[in-house]
Amino acid sequence: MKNITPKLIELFKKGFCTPQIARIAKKLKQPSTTIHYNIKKLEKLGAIKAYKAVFDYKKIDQGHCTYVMINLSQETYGDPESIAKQLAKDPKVESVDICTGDYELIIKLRNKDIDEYYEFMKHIIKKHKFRKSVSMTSLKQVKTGFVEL
Amino acid sequence: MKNITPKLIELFKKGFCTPQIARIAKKLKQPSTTIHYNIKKLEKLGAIKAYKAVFDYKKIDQGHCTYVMINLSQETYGDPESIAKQLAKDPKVESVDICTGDYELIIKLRNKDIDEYYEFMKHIIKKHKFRKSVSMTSLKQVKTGFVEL
DNA sequence: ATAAATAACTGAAGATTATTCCAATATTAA
DNA sequence: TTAATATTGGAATAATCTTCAGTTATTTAT
Repeated sequence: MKNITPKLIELFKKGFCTPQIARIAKKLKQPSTTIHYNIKKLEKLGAIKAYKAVFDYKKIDQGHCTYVMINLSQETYGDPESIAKQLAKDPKVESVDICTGDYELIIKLRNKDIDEYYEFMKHIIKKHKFRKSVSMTSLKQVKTGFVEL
Repeated sequence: MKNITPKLIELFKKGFCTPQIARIAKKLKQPSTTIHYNIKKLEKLGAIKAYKAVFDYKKIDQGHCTYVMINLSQETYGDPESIAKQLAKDPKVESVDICTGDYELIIKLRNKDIDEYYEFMKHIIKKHKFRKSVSMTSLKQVKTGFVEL
């Protein structure tokens, strides 16, 4: 057994998919070459960043989902982008936003379970010296990435 | 001019994409039939919900992104799922989670601008009689849906 | 208003890719 | 150990994407 599944999941999280031109053409009742032309235009514009899969994360051992709101330390407060970009590199991090309100950053995490989440939080708090962080753990994911679950 | 772009964006938000089996096969150095078999297995399991596009939302007129934390009204507090599912139906809503902490719901919104956001908030607050809502507007989206921007 | 330039559309053909089928191998259960 | 089930992968077919080139539409310049 080659155990390809985890590799597929890793690839599909970020990309390795492509539009279904023929299906779209049928749906919109337009020639497939016209659909093709318009898609390429969007891609060249940079409007489309990737084609990827959306998972039922419980079924791929990433059922523990948390939103974490973060106050940066005094030293890093002036450059939230640097911290944000470092956090973005981690595969457990689904999204990173620099935002208004009481917190400088809001990130969305996907972990296997509460233990993995705890270890991850310990790690980033220590690494980036957050002043404070508030977590909201998802009890039920009703919709994610525009896809209803 | 047929103005197909908005229709494409609508379709790509939810699906109408498919895996690139040949490309994955090359990347993982495996026969494409083996890749095909393993993908179908994931799909049958229900682990993959959809294949879709990730956008640079600024470039498709949806650059205003907000996380909204919600306290439900007394009447609806006991059944957050019903409200969550109704919110999930709206195309402006990227995600809906029922969660722990000071708020019952956290939703992620994508709007054209602050005016559209304001109208939408007015609408859902009135419709669902929220007790309170706190918004965190994204100043910079660093990563979204596992894709770095 | 007209002409020129650019952008958008689309059928036909070829290139690439996905899918089915079937046999072989490996894994799991009895 | 045997039987049942799951996984792998080659060969052939079916379906799809992509390129090309001609047409039409839109925009820009005169």
